[in-house]
Amino acid sequence: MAQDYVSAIWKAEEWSDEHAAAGDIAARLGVATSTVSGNLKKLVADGLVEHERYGAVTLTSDGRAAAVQMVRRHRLLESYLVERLGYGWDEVHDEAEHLEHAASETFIDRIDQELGFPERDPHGDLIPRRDGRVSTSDAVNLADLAVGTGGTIARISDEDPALLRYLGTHGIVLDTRVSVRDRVEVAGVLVLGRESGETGRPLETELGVLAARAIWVTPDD
Amino acid sequence: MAQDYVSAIWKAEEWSDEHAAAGDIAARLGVATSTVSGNLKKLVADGLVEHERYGAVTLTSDGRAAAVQMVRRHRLLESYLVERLGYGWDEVHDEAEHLEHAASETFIDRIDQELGFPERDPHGDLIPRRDGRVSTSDAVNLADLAVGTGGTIARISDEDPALLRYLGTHGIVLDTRVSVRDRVEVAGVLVLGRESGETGRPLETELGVLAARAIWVTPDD
DNA sequence: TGACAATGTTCGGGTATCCGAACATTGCTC
DNA sequence: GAGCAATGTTCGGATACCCGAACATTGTCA
Repeated sequence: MAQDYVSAIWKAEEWSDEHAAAGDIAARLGVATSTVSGNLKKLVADGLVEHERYGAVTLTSDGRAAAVQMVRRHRLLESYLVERLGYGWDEVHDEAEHLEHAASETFIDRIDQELGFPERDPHGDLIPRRDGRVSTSDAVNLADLAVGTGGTIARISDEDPALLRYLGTHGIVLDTRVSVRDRVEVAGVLVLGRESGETGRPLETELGVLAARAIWVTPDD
Repeated sequence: MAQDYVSAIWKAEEWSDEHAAAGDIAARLGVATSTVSGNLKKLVADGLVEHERYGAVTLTSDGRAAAVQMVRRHRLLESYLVERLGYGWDEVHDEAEHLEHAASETFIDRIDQELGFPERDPHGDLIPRRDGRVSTSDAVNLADLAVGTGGTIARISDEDPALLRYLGTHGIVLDTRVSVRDRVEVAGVLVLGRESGETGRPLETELGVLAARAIWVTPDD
């Protein structure tokens, strides 16, 4: 249980500046907020989180370390499933979610080695190292990119398989170069220019803002 | 929980003619017999086992089907760990025990395919097919073999890693040809003749009866 | 600033699993 | 076949989750 909570908190913080709220955690874990409230007490008692009443939930260094290990497990498992067992990038999240609790330290180390110590998972998320170090990314959310600027897709959130499939069929995959040609606020739509790796000619794609929120890009220099 | 119970019952029956007793199940699962007694009620209610008071525990056909699927998972996982992740045959049991609860049907099917639909696991145990069919083996326990007869090692119980290591260092591995040269009852020892696959000259090995009980051989014709 | 919406906590209660101790049954031995 | 050891069951109680409803707090907006 503790592991689910700390990694939910960690993920809530990873791409946001705000502290995790109890409600976020509840939503991520699919439980009632009253359940979260109760369980946070245990986590505080175990020294994994700090929690001010009606306020912010933050990880202690122990909590952070535990979370990072779970994230490492998750991302290595996702990578392995894609690389070695023929899974699609839209199929791996749930499977990894289950396996990450059952796999031993040894298992995780073996698949890490087997994959050649990868740095990114199939969705572009950075894989923490065994010692807990995590690289930082300067990627920004596609929805926040100014019109006229562009970048390379560095990460696509893995949480909605249907969205991943949708993006895949529209040619939005990791490492695609995109630029924001226009933003139609009333329609909630971005107009993207997109270059596939090989061909030179950029294609035009319309993308809903909801989809854009799941995409992070490394801005052009 | 149900899965642990049905597969414990199935395993208890696999190499024995007697019905599983509540105590056996408790020992296999590492819980108190009172716990087993209580949980058997639920399994009966769920239609997975039949249980006569103070008496035999037997699987229903549903229970048997569920058990066979768990055994299949376990043995495929063991095989995969050895074949693809460099585990030793003495290291796989506990890992597989955990993973078998977390892996999806898809995962199991993929590793099955990846391994080319193997028939035996690293300890010689037969792997049930996807549809639930299980081949039968005519192997007999080494401890029951008559002096002067011999056979080929078909199975070594995977439950004690230390014993597996011990046997490995003494050249007792799957498919070794052995013969019983003598049985010293008072010492609880078998004297074995052993032929490694390559060289012709048989070696002599003494083996405790406890070790012999973990070994099954296919008798010579 | 007062009232309401959003959010978080507490409380009572439900389920599943575990255990040990007391009790029941079985079966072996003399 | 009486008695005892081995085995199995029942019972009361602990823990760890989960929930919804009632209550508390915070923050927002007129």
